[in-house]
Amino acid sequence: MNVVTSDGTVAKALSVLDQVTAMGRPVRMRELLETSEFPKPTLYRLLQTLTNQRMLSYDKEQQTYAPGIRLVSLAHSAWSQASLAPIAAPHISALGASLREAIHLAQLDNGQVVFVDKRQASNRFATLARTGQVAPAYCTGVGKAILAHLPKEEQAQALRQQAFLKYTDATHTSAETLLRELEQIHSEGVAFDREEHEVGIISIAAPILTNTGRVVGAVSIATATNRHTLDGLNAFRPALLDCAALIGAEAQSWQSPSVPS
Amino acid sequence: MNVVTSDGTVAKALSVLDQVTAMGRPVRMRELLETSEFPKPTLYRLLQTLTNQRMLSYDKEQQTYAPGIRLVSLAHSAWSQASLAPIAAPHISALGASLREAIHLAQLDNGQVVFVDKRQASNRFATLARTGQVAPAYCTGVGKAILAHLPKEEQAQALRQQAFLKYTDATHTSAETLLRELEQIHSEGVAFDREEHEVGIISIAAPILTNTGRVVGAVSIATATNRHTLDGLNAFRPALLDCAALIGAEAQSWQSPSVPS
DNA sequence: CCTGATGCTTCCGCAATTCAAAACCGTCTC
DNA sequence: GAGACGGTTTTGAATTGCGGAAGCATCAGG
Repeated sequence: MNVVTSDGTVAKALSVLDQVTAMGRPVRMRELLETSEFPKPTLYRLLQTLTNQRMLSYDKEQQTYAPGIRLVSLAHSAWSQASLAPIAAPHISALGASLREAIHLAQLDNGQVVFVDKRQASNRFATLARTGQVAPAYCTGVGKAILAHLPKEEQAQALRQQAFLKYTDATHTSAETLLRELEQIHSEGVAFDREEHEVGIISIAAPILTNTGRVVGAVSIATATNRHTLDGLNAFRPALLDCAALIGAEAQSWQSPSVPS
Repeated sequence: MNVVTSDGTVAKALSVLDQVTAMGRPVRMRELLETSEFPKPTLYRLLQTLTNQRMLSYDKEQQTYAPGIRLVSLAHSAWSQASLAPIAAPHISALGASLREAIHLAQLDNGQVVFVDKRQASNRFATLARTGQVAPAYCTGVGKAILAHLPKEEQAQALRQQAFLKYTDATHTSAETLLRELEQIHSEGVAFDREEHEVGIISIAAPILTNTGRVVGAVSIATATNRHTLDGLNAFRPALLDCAALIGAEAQSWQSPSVPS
């Protein structure tokens, strides 16, 4: 998915970084080589460079590469500056506390949804979303809420980035059916996740809009089917919209996604 | 090859990235140019590249650059793979719950301490708000605990990276006095922060050692002088050492700091 | 032991990318 | 409307990154 359009060495290095982090475990060069588009010496050199820069850490014993801690400290500034999280924190805390349900805050990045904060009501199901996790936009409540309120052009671009993998029976598998739902979401103002990403998990999501009408993220209330029905989630709608509006009002000027043409 | 040898475009790009994140707010190119070592067109091109790669986000209105959300998602993998946090989580949770004090988990990166997890007495969950922060090693409990147990060579290298800024009256201001304390810490097994970084904040810290004797991080119990005295912290020593030992036992193989010689 | 297989590392000539001076353009100020 | 200021583009030179091929380690089986 990483379109390595001639953006130079930096792009290549970052693509390797992506590849390593995507593996989800320490990896040897051999494994990377199999899926890499780069020839061996090039890959080797890039790994060297990234390791020198501490973006990767290298285990001398196992000869494996893993993401480096430097990323963790970089993310701290990113999180506190580039994300809605600091602004939204008090509001989603309040919402979570009053409803006793899980609240998620997400933003769009390269067609994917990035969860930038979350509140758990109980620790019963722990494996929902964790800060920094990414998920597809086309089959999550927050994703659809954002997509539905994107300007035409950006929306088209984002739709092109969707993979439309079928996670469950309810997952959208084409841009056409998704687009139809997005229109409905746009007019209604909220989006539902009807077990489209994971069986048993549903959510109601609202977009976060600035006063200029730009969508900068989304909030959702997520729960399990054995706790609530979709109709039941509807009861949360006013509180959710309220919360989203409060956040939007505070998120005055926000970066435009700066899509390179 | 030398250690500080800058390798290539990637290094330059990352240095710009660092500079932007370090500013702590959206910045214009002009501001970066003032402190940058790069001439204008070069800086411009690097910013372009980083923005294309979504490591930076660009606000068209204000013409400002800020860290990009991509960093947040990258950090997620880094945190869950490269850090001790996932392994240590249950143990520091238990420690925090039983003592009702703040627990910090930290690792060393480039001579600095990176907090990879924290537990407040009140809050259960880790968010990026509190993780990812960096602090100097020479004037924090966790930092000194780690430094004291580093192999000779790495220790020397780390000491060379310390700035020895005087934060409080108790701050070490030279490698000599620090080294003396490190020896003591090494034999005693715990380190104290005697208001060396911030007035009113003290802590007791223990290194996390693998079964091979390598130090991979540190845990600390931090508190305020109006809650406890340094002697009072001593009461926590057994529990702290216990916790550190448990974590160390589980942290089997860990990456060596991969210093390119 | 030797030998072949596997995978990491280094060499080195060629070519592409990066570099930065200078010029250009858009906007804001007086 | 002129001047200043900051951002963007152009361009020739040369640094750098590139990657085929060869060189090492390490390990397994003979």
